[in-house]
Amino acid sequence: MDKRATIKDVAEAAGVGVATVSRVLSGGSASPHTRERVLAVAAQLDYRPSALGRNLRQRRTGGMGLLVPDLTDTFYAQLAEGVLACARSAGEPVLLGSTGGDPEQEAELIGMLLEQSVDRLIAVPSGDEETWAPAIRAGMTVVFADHLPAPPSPVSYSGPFSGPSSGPSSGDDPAVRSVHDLMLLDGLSAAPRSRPLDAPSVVADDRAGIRTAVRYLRGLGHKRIAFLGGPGHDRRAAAFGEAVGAPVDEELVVFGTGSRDSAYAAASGLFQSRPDLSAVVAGGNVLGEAAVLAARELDLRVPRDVSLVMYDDVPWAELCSPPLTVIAQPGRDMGYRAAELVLRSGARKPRSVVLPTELIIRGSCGPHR
Amino acid sequence: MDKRATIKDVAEAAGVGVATVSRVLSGGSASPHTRERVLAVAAQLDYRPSALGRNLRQRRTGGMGLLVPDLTDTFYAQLAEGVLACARSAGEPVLLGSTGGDPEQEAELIGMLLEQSVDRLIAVPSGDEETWAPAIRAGMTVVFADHLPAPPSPVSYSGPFSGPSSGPSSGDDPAVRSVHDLMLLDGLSAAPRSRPLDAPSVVADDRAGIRTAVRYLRGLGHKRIAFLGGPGHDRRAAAFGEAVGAPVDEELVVFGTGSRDSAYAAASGLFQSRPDLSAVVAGGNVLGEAAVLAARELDLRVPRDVSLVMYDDVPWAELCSPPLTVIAQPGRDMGYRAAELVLRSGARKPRSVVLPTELIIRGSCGPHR
DNA sequence: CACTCACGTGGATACGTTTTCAAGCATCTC
DNA sequence: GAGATGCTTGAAAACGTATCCACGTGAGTG
Repeated sequence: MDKRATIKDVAEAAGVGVATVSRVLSGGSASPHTRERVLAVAAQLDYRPSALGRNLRQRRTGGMGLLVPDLTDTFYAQLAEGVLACARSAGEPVLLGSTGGDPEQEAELIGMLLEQSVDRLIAVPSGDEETWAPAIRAGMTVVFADHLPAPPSPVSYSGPFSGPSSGPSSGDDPAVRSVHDLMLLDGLSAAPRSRPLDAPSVVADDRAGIRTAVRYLRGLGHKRIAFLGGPGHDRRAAAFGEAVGAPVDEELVVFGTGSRDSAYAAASGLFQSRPDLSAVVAGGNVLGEAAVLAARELDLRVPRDVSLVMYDDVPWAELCSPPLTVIAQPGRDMGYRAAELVLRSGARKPRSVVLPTELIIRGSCGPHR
Repeated sequence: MDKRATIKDVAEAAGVGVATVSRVLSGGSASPHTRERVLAVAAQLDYRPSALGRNLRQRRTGGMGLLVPDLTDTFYAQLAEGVLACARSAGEPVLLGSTGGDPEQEAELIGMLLEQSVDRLIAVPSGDEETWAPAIRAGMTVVFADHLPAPPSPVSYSGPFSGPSSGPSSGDDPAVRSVHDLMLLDGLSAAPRSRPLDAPSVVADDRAGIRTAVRYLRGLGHKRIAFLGGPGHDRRAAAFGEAVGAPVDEELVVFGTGSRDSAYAAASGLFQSRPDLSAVVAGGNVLGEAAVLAARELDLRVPRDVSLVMYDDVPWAELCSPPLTVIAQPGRDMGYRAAELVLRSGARKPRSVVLPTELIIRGSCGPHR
């Protein structure tokens, strides 16, 4: 149980100063002779520089933070895997936090990262811009993934998940919002909002993805198409409204709050209140899951009675019967790209990266009857 | 963009020494008057102690490391959520690493954690005891979750995942091992192995879970039952061998290497080489997924042609048709308990926690025909 | 030859905290 | 009243590193 060697030990053993050792190991200049000698001694002593000393000296912790709403959501798991892959190849640590979709927990986790002096952060945001302003102001390099934080609004929605329970039960908060609000939210808003938080982001081309899906459903003859969304799906909902055209039936755009229970409740409520709908676009895989479950419970057959397109391609989409037609977005790539962005702190970097989506047609959509 | 206040600023502003500030904030003794004053000033300056200084002083990074094979495996995601929940309530950071099931990457990640001076680690191990001995020797408090590292063996198996690709394709490595080896491995081995690595662990009651499943299948009349396992499922395989009884058909115990491709290949190979089997126990959700896919591809109907029980209850198990009968293990609890264990470093702690499993009967098992 | 310049080098410092140590002071005990 | 005892307190010493700066040496230039 011997203590680890420090830079001082190496310096003494090599007969040089600590500064020289530090330089050699940090890639600074040194004479070939000295360099060789130092490296040999370092290897001999199995010296590994302590991140502690370095961090304190540079007043910043290396690596990056990663904040996602819920790892149980396969898409976020894919995204996290991408981030981890990039971080691993860069030899950088990743501090992970799961917000549960709750802005309050998110703020807490940001505070913790600040305390750790982590100044690089990848986030799938749950809170709005107000939640994120402090982090940016504190000098953090933040890259948003999947979507940007919503602009602050007095009637802020986006509550926390109701809990980790998974079985579908009749929730109480279908939380219907009109697509009109959403389009206002997305476009030029009436309220003079603060300058829109300049942080780079890596997102999927929601607009194109949704549009393709809606067109596909239209091509199958569907007229009454519903959108089932969750937290962070504002852009998708807006794109949906845009794709279906002007006379948007507001009842056909429904939101859950992020938990599986809430998603199930929203889906179930949608099917029950609008038996006339013939197709549903689910804004994420948790909502797609809920839609399948709710449809089955209500004896609606897919795709005979109702067609379903789900955002996110996940392994189990193929397991459903019929296999689910999905809008695939490259979750892993998204994470990897976000990590690359947050690491290339110095260079001029793109404001925003938009990744392509792909409609993968399986068996959950049929012609309108 | 003002710099954060340091303990020195607080001390000066409060007219006391830095030691006093440190004591007050760390819960040490101080006169009520001083305490109040310091706290007021600290709040006033929005002072938050820097983890950097503390870490260096105590020569250890707070928080804990978490190493899992693959977040895309829903079970590990659940486990991670449990760890994160506990860590969050303790205000401790979590450094996450994904090993991809590769002992080499695992060793690299351990090295990185060592460099970060993280001395608490929760791991779902991929490497064997040899991989883990250095970490333990280095003074890390390691808690294993889900299963223990395998004892070192010359014919070590457990290769890395083949990659992040997800679609099933015909792999090349069904990697069949005999159950005889496994039982030897689990019981008293012939080779004199080094003392078995005393680290606490949190695992599910694999033996009971598997036994219950096998008995259930037996009760339905099944005679030829196969086990489809993956890395880390040695205990389950051994329990399977034990449950089916002495004359174990070695061809009926098959292993994949962890990737979805390999799992699919193993499942497909199993079904093709042994058309006489009537039931399969999948050792994990990725293998269950593969079994469903492979069965479908080979036109085997579940449960008409083959019955299936899957280890792990995951949300999408209910989405399959028929819904999958599963052996549920409390993934989230497992993570939470492991985190509790690794945090209670001082107290006398249990060597090992065993969590109960539950057979949840849905629709993927039918009577033998 | 004198001067400059470039470069390799090591001493010293600072990063922000916890912890040790001794000093100061009030109270208690004999 | 003198000594002992307890409590509060602040100065100082680490912890391991990166970096500033000054020094010395050798080569190049006038």
